Amino acid sequence: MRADAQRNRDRIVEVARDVFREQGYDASLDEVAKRAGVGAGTLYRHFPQRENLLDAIMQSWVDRVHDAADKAVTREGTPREQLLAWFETYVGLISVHKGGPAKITSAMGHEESPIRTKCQTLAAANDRVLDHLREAGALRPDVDSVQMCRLVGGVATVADQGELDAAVVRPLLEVVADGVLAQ
Amino acid sequence: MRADAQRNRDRIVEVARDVFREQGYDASLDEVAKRAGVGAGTLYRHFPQRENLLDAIMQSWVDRVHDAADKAVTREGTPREQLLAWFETYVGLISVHKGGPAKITSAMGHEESPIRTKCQTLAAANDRVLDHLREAGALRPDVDSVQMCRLVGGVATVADQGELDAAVVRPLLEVVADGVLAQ
DNA sequence: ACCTGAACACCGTTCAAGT
DNA sequence: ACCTGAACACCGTTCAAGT
Repeated sequence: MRADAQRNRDRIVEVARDVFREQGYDASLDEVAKRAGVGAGTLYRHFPQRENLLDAIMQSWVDRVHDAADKAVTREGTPREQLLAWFETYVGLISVHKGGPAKITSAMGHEESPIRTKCQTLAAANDRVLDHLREAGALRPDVDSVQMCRLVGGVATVADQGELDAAVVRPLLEVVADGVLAQ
Repeated sequence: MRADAQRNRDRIVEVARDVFREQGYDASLDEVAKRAGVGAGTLYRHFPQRENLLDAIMQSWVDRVHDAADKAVTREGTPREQLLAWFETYVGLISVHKGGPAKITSAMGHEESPIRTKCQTLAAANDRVLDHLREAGALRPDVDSVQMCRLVGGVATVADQGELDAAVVRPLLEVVADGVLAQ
């Protein structure tokens, strides 16, 4: 890739991150192009679909996802407390901008999605936490990470779109946690 | 209301129901106006916001919601089976058109929403089922109907946007059910 | 090889003119 | 009192012309 093209690409991603955080995932791409100082065509050349841009934005925090799963696993407390702490972390991870939870969660398990690798990273992180709890015998044997992502992602989506605050979201996550813990 | 105005309103609602079912909640309102044979201004006069139109569309099935809750309560089977059957009914009720689950669920508990009365109807139906199970001692004491609507609505939203089929949705509803049943 | 930005399409929303 | 539909704004997307 030519140097100027690379520089343009980087600026678009950087700016898009800010714009999406300010205005949500449905923000105008024209605005992104303008702020990045490039023509609309340049944005479309690099990112033919909006989801390609989302994928690029998510690139930077992929490492944090692994770290977060590590922390959740080494945390003090009962399995229930560990699981709940992880759920809240997960909700935070996918709720960086408005509209994010819905887009990410609905792409879960879809092989054709431009953000599939990011979804796989999220599922892998969930798997890591679930495996840890499974070893401790605290978990139902029949739950998998994609289900987990859909359940917690569903709660995150509702929280995002209904603008619920953490105190209201917490009991919803508790229900999900109790549903997947060994009874 | 003048007779021709009433007739126009009725036609708009009738047409919108079809268009939303075909194309989802984000369908063009211009299309609705055209099919209804009215000018765009007429549509906006009757329904200043898109949600006002959704409210009008939902009017017709409010009775069905009560009936569905009645049926769920008198159904044969264990509390878990009753609850699951109700969840599936509920998901079906709010998933009449694409984009519906998200809109309805995120309006839950919002006093200012144009569809608040419909949300209250849904919450009341949920309450009916929950009360029945509570009497049987099958339910955790601390769950309420709005939480229920948000949890099951979250699953319905993910299913709607991720185009999941019933076989994939079922285990998600089971987790929610197990989370709210007495353990 | 890449970029620009005008051009087109589509849709939401308003409002002056009409009945 | 209500309706029409042209007009405007905004945004996504493409592509001919330029470097």
